[in-house]
Amino acid sequence: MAPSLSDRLTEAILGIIRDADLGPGDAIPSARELAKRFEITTPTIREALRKLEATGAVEFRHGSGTYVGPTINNVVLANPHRPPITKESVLQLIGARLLLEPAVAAQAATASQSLEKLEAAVTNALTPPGGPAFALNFHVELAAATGNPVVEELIGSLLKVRVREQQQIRQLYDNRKRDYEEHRAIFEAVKSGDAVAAEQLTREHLDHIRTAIEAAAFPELP
Amino acid sequence: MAPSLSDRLTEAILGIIRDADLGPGDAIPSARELAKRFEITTPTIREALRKLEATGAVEFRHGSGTYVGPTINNVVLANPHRPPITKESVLQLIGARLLLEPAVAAQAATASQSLEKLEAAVTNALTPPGGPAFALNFHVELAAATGNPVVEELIGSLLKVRVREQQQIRQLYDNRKRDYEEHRAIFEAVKSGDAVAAEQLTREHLDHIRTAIEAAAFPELP
DNA sequence: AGAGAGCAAGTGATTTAGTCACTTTGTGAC
DNA sequence: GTCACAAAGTGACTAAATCACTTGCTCTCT
Repeated sequence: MAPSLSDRLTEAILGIIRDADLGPGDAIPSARELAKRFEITTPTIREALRKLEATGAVEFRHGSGTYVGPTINNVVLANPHRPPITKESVLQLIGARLLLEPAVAAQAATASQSLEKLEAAVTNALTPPGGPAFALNFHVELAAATGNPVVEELIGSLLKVRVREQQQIRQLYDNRKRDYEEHRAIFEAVKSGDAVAAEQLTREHLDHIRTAIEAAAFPELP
Repeated sequence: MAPSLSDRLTEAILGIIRDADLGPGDAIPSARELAKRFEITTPTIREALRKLEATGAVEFRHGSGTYVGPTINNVVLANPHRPPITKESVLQLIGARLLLEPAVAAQAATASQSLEKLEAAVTNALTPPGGPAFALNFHVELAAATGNPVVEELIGSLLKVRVREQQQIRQLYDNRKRDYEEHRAIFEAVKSGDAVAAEQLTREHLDHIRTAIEAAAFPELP
């Protein structure tokens, strides 16, 4: 009912970012500077900045400054304060993907998007360069191949949710070779523009993963 | 690289909420109380609470207290700090829905979920009770009928993004009668378990909306 | 000239102490 | 019984500091 409190500040800061046409990685004015500009004190401006930080709109770097975050242009995001994972929630997640991704694959097959990154993601998965979070995820790149950034965000958010327990799932379902082969098959179908095959292969692929998760016992449950 | 800063506080607060098994609407300890408990000062605890507020995990009510928010159990959410809407972004949004919702409708047709709310949403749309945000949205209820809460969240987030410009779109595409008829047709298909028809009808319905938006001139563009 | 150590300025992180504004609740007068 | 009002509890915000970290510069030594 109230107009707002320090929400106006977050809007104002976003306004500054957009007026200056700043993108992810660019620096924004310091907290002291902003406090002076809006004629408020630093704890107040920090509250507004924290709100923006929570959604990835800005990033703090201690001693250096505050910067525009990576997800400032997102329309949808993974809840950073999500509840702890359970077997049920993982199955719900894979269920959602099973509903969504076959259509994504079909769309990708008919879109005339560049497939370079997608192919890189296929081969990348076999030889993970030690990094825990591989920069190129096959399923995200598949979504990107639809040419619709919102779809890419959607899949990315869905995967980000379980980033913490990814290694756990990896242990349960470490059939990396089969993963690779299925990814490659999907890629080939997309490349040749065979939407029906891409859809079907994706459905089977996710179904395999779901079956593996269903069969596995979960380490920690309340 | 750093372990974290006041992120530990947000986690600790979430821990308190979960340990006490609090749900949306329940009150959490006051800022002063929390500050005392963690042996820190109130501005610091407020920063942590603001982060939680940004994602809807908690809610402030001036003079009353702090309460658990509605989206605390979400895995994905609409970006509250999203960029201003453009015609292109609306089309991307409808494109994502066009990819996703036909599969949702098909799934809903085969699921053995209660359809009461869905039917209510159909009839509700014809007679909006003056409220700008109708509690029962047909597309969200359709997603709910799949029985997968993550799918419901996904569609809900996608729709929430343009809540601000909903009335604008309404003006452009105010074919409420056709909307109602198409919704009812989808509902009937779902009810009779005809997945193929439900899928096709949903695709056509969204395609109509997209066509209408494409044809419309957008009021404000940079 | 180049490489390294060390200083200084700028910035985020947090404290301390207090004031103001709002909501709720209970009490007492009517 | 009902209404007005005071009190307690709470969020909202201020003010002025201090500590911790990063960065860039300069100065020195090689």
